[in-house]
Amino acid sequence: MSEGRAIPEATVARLAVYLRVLGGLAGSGLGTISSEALASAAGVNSAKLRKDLSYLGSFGTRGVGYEVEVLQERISTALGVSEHRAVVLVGVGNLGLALAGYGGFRNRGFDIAGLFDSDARRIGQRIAEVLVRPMSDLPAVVRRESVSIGVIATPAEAAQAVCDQLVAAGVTSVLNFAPAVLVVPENVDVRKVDLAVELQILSFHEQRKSAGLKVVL
Amino acid sequence: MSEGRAIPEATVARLAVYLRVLGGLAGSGLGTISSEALASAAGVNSAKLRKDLSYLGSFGTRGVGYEVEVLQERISTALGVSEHRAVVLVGVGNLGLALAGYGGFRNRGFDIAGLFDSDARRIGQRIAEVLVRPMSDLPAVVRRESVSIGVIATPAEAAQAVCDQLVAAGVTSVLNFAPAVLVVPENVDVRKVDLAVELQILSFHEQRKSAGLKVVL
DNA sequence: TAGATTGTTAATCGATTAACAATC
DNA sequence: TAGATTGTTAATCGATTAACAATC
Repeated sequence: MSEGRAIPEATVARLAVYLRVLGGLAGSGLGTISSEALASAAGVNSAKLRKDLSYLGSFGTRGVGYEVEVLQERISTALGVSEHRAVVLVGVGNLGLALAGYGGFRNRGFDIAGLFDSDARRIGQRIAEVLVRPMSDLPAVVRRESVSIGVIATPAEAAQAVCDQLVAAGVTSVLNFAPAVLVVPENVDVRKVDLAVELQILSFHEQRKSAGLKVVL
Repeated sequence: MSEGRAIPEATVARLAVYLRVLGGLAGSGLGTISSEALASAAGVNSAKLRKDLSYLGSFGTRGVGYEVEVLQERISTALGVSEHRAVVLVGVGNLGLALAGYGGFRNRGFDIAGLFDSDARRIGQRIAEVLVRPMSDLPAVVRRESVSIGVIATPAEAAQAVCDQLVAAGVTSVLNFAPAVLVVPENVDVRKVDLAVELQILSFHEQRKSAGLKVVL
């Protein structure tokens, strides 16, 4: 392969957003869209959008814009949405249910190959047509479905043990929603999403904003 | 006030993590901790940790480390965890339930002043002792409890309308978990967390990793 | 040709990191 | 004094933005 130089992570995140916005436009019969229009729909400025797209090559038409279909195709390919990617999800509490039910996952090339929980009452249930299995089934499912991504949606206490089992089973990327810092071998990627931390960041800005207002008054 | 210069957003996010790690250490009877030890527990390098803490002043002891209690105090104050901050949460589906039940929220200075949903069957229920109310109660609750932060955990279709109602009620910061780009007045802050995008970013790295391996083999 | 919009360059900004003097 | 560790500097890296030449 001759292309595919490093795409910045911030760009990858935005590409996913552009793709969704384009999806929303799908029914509109719009054949072409300018960087200005797409950027404002995605909530970024047009320079950033063009810079982001430039990592995928140059396939717009000056004076006109981008063909919506070509744009979708390019972004999908770059993100690997076209390739069917199997994930396992461990922890079928409220958050796990929210994730499993999240329609978006399937549309984006993710396939939930298995749901796992340690609670015997959950095991055997079907959620969005996927069976909830005991953790003992994990290695077999990971092997059979060539799963490389695991999602952890357990309580904090269980997270490290679950992570160890995922890694032992052969998973090489972990998305961690539990409020715990995970230790993994260096060939394994962990991405952490902490709902409380997100709220804290927002709150911090809010605090500065109201402090700022006080000064102005 | 004489201090409080700009703390980078990336630093704010990490400070929240340090605070949690310190909380986990609480029972251990450890009086003091070095930047090296805390950094490795938090999964960052020690230079970054010290740089982060330096925004809060200099209160460590060279050759020794930081007093755990002082450290907690400083970080809490900087993040505003000490001040009691009221939030409203709209959308009591699986994700909303997960957020409402998330013990972490209360511990970090957030108080759920109200849960809101449009589904009549949900209204009147209590979740973690908080009553689920109809959207028509929103303005009164926001006013009465001086709420400045709203959390949206509705389906994408409802998100913009809910956001408009939050803003109209007086909310000035919005944490958006719905997979939709929200339009707000410029005095309002929006922070977006997209669970599918997080997975996509991870998947992208995974893709490069396996591509890289192929090249090596 | 005139108008519009891309693709890219260069300037700027912010965040990370290594290194080390200060100091307990 | 010797050893350890902080706090800060300066170098580096990466991401954002404005501006504009290229070109439809």
